[in-house]
Amino acid sequence: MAGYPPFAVTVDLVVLTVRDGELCVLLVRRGEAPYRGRWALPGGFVRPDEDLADAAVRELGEETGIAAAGHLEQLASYGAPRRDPRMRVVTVAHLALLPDLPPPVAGTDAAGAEIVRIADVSARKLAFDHSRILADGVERARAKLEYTPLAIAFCPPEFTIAELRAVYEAVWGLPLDPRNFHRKVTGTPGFVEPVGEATVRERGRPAQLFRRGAATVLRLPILRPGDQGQETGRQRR
Amino acid sequence: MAGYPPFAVTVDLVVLTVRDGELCVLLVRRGEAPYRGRWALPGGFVRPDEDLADAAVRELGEETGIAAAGHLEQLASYGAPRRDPRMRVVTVAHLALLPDLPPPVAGTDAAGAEIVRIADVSARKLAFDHSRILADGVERARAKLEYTPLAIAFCPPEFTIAELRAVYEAVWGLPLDPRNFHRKVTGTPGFVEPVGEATVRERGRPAQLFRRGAATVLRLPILRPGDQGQETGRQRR
DNA sequence: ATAATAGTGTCTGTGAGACATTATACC
DNA sequence: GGTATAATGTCTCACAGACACTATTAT
Repeated sequence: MAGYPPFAVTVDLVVLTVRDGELCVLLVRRGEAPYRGRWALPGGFVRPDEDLADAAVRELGEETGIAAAGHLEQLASYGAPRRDPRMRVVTVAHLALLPDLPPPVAGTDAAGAEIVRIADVSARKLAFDHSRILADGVERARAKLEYTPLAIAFCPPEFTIAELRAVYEAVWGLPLDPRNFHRKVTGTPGFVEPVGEATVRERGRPAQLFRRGAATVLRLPILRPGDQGQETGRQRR
Repeated sequence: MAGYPPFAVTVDLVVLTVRDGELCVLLVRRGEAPYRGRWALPGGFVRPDEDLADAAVRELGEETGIAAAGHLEQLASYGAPRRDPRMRVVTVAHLALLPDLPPPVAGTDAAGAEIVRIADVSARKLAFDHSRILADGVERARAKLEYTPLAIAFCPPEFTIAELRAVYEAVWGLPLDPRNFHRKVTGTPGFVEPVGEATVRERGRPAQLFRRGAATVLRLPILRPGDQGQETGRQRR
């Protein structure tokens, strides 16, 4: 056997949220070399006695002051030989979906933290291979909205159907029919549970409040209208 | 910053195939400590100048003599602090789907290699956390058959619809209606492409041969009949 | 002809997309 | 009443499931 080559292992976080109808990601400005001053995904080294998911939660808190609510899952690992100029680093990327956040606080290793619209990220060159990781995270989120109730992770504990629809529209960047959406969501068992209360709003009829249901997957997915696949010739009157 | 704790990084492989109508996995018998003599997933240490996917391909060849055809994708990473008694090891698990294989050859580090039916694996206690990794790989494969044409990875380059259906039935462990399946597969653009030739068989009408199409995802998934989700009350005449 | 496997056709209920109307609040 | 937002209803087509028949080979 070839022995045990030395590696460092990090976790990086794709933290997504919806703000003002736009899908956004949390970025930090690097305070140290390499890529000092560049924007990057939050993350850091895994500690010797720490599991990967625990490291992700810890780094999220340390670098941004966010207590992990919402959803956190492993995304993928990235370990190209020279992705970090210092040494051989394998990073285990995680995907976090959170309700709209208070402005993040720059942590120990970060010179700053900011929530940036996905559409605006391409203007910034992210450090390392973080552009690729971010793209993978966004695609994962978009895909998972189709067949899981994960969009609820972007919402506060109690939410309206219109708010949930706004999440889909923001993540997919597409308008959805409010009536069909309402029928689909309320008609899918386990997707949402009615709270019984209604919102108090400025204008218009108050909306019913819901909380998340017990389902973890959606039989009969919600399909993105203009999906990348071959068009099936469905009617478009 | 806390410095760079030393880790070892390995790749492990969940190699699935369909043999005699049963979903099977490739296991190796460990020839070295720890867990010497126990069955495990094939895998090994990532080399200093090697990307993760490259390591997976290399280990597959080294430990089993299999040249990677078919499909290979990253599954997930596992890094609990004491999952390997020797040292801190993070493993990046990969999922490989292959057509039925010639009997594997035990490689350098393995005392033996064997293709085992998934249903029979629970009788063997696998080394490390490999039972969990295997379960995750099987579930990934089962789920992906629904919304990708990945079942074709289990087939030789040219195959019949009945053979493809046998793959679904083996992986899901469920019978499928041959007529509805044929209609679905041939009616989904990009799923399969007709070769034009027909099989030469012992008995019965010869079957048309197909090869894989260009599609990578299936709009309108093939749903597992008795899925885990909430029943929708669909008619069952 | 018989057996065996391959492939096509029909019926029906459910679900999704397109679209209009009613309901409930505030001004 | 006017305005704004929430929620429900209707129609139609497509697709999936249940099911029966025809087609093509070998014996």
